[in-house]
Amino acid sequence: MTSSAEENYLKAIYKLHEKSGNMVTTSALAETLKVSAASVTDFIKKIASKKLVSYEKSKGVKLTDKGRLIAVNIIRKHRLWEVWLVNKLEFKWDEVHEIAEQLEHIISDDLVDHLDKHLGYPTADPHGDLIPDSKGRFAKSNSKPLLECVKGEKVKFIGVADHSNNFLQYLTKNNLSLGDEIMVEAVEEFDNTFTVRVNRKENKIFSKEVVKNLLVAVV
Amino acid sequence: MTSSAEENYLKAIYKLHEKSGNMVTTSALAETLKVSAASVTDFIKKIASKKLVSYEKSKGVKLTDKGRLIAVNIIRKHRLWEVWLVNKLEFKWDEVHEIAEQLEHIISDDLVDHLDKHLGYPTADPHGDLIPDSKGRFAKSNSKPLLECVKGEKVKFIGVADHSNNFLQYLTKNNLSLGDEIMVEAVEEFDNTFTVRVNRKENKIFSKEVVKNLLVAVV
DNA sequence: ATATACATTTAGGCTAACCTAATTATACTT
DNA sequence: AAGTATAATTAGGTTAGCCTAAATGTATAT
Repeated sequence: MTSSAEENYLKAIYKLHEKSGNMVTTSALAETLKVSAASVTDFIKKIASKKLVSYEKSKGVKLTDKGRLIAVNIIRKHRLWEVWLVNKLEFKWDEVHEIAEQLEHIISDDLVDHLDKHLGYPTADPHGDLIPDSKGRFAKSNSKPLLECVKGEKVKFIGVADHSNNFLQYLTKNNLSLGDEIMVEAVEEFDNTFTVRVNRKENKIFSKEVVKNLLVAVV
Repeated sequence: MTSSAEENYLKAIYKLHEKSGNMVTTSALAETLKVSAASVTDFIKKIASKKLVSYEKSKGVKLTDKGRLIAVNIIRKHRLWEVWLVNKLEFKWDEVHEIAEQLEHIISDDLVDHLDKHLGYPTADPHGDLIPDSKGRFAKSNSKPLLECVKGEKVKFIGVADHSNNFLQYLTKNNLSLGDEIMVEAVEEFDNTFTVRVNRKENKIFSKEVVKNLLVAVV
């Protein structure tokens, strides 16, 4: 009933809405899905008639509850597969996205259940993104960008806002991993360069661009 | 370049050829792929023009080396995934086929390599079918149907010829698993009913229909 | 309020993989 | 060798998901 194309549209709408909080525009969808705006208009009409989105012509789309459930389920599967790829198959965190994009479309509720159990019911993927439960519910998260922390704050690195391979590889190269403890030693007022102490050992210096994308939780 | 449809056609041609030894007919393909004969003729022309099969009009098709390599690679992936489903995810051997039919089309050589390693480089799937290596080579097998064994022969149960859920469930119900040692106690001449001793413990009685589909190796 | 820019939709087409119905080829029987 | 049954192919059509080009809507600046 639900094709891969449909799942990808719903997932894209979900993520774009999450980012902006607004209705999702045709052009934004065309951009993220790498198809023409005309194709998006076409497709939107189809999924609107299936009550997966509500559509206001020339204004944009919003997911219905039905559409959101499908989208979140795809996200759940994507993140579980990423956990598997990293924890069981020993892939690096910057190598798993494309493979998970394929695996997320495998259809079998049984498989998802067995996989979830095999992985020990993980609550976050290798990038710190929360994994919704099978009913589509997310745990509450109290993360914030390291940029918002002040001198003297002690926090834990629990996720990334930028998922690009470039950023992930930068962090790997600089030996920063999820779970590390970060203590803010100094913040340069002029350009927001942060000096932090990692795991009570070495000091490291990160630019504003970096600390903006490091998500942390107060310990 | 290679679509799922193409992979399924090549795999079907491979398996039908394996079974009959002859050119594969349009009708046999239509039957196994559950599409019309006209669709098969269409598709065959397409893959023939890509040199994946050699096609003699109205006679049938044969895989080229190029086509065979793709087919065997799909079979390799299918069987590796089945091993994973049974050994790591605790599925039963009669529950994995449909899921593996989807997983076999995931495209990533890296994934196959990692999976193979994760599974400890298995040489056979949960039904005893051999897993070809990444170059498409199969190990030599010296299995034969239990039906061909004579009284007094001691063999090991290493595979099934019939992969139907019915047969697999029959074996499960009768507590016969791959690796079991089978000693032929008696063969009823009239109807080929076999009386065998399993693992030097209980005696079991199997009909001709069953022993025909039990593949064994001399120990 | 109108011009300009940009976003969106409509119209018309394409390709992959299927279909049915009609036609042609092959094989089997007598 | 001809007739009949079966298999295979051809012709023409459908659907999903995409495209480009043209037309229409919306927003912004003057």
